[in-house]
Amino acid sequence: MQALSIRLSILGLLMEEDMHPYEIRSRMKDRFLDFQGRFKIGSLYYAVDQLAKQSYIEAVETIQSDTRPDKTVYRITDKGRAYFHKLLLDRFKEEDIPFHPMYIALVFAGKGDREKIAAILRDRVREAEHHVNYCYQVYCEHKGTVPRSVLHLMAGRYEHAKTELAWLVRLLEDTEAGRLNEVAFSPLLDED
Amino acid sequence: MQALSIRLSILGLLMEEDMHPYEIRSRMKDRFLDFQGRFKIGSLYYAVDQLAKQSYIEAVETIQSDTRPDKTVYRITDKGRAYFHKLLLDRFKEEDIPFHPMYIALVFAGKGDREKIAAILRDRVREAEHHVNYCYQVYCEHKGTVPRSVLHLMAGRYEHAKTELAWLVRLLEDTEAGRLNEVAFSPLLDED
DNA sequence: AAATAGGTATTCAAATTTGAATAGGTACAA
DNA sequence: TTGTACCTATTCAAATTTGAATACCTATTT
Repeated sequence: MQALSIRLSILGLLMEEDMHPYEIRSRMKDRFLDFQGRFKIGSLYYAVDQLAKQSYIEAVETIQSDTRPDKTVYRITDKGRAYFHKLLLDRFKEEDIPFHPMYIALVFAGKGDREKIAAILRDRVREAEHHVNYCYQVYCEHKGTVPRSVLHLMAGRYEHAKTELAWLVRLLEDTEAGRLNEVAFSPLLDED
Repeated sequence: MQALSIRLSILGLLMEEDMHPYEIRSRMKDRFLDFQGRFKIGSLYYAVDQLAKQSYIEAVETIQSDTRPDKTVYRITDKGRAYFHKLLLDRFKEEDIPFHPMYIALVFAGKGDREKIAAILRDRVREAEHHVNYCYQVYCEHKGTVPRSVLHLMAGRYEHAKTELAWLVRLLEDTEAGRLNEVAFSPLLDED
């Protein structure tokens, strides 16, 4: 359930202050809880409704306005606080199974047009380079101002971005050399 | 849409041979299209129905048996073959946005119990070590027998597993040392 | 011989996610 | 001042995913 991550985010933010869903959303952006718009706003409203139905949070106030939609402010309950602690440990337990969207494509790469694939990969390498720089910059900008746990998050993103870039570069080389369909082995990893 | 990856897998396999959904599923397992059961079988049947409705594939035969459920065998159409090529390039274009389930937890780590988190992380480090070994083994077992594009896939999994392990080890060290909530900076990356 | 686990094959209700629609506000440039 | 782009705030139908149910077969263990 991706839902559990949204739930944890909502409860974590409501532990700090009562809020309405739209504000939760904007706090999520500030607090590195919503990388690249991973959560759609609709899912957030859905998750808030579910949490309220199950009494992990409760509506405390409805702010009315003639010019804007009503806002419903929520507060976390004691039951919600206990649930937060359970979800927090659950997230630490959950295995990360990274699954690159390209892995599926690679299985069928032999059926595709070698030149078109190479052209796309050149763009991807360029993007990956930018992404590495971006992650490093985020890390640098925040060191000394965020808790170390959050810095680990940023360092992790940077390291993974570097790994991704190195992988893409090797893949592009082989694609350009027309080696993607060869079965005969020649070293690909340093370890060989 | 995660759906596009299932669709590409189904079409790719049907390009090679006519099949019924259950067999597509088992071929997916052999062909590295279904890492750690990422796709649930229900999603596969749904995707097959959709592809059929949109004439990318068509039912060619229903095999009846008194002892087992009927099997519907599907075949890819010309429209489906064109769609396959589009999806293939789309997969190469799609950005990989790895999002570790733990990233959310790290943001709220300060609210959790340091000892419980450390205990979980020790398990995660052990699992990650096994995962690195496993990925390396899969790579070694297949080099020389699978197309190089598939070997890249395996090499990528191995490299990311190593990155993950190194990250977890550093995170565990800081957790055990009680440094997770410190804001003052001390080097975390080699680059510093 | 009976129990247990696992493979074959599909279906369906319920939970969740997405994508677009709604509707006014504000800020800036042309 | 008119366009345009983005911010505030929520809702909802439609698409997708999940999880469990069904039902029978085969192989292995007790």
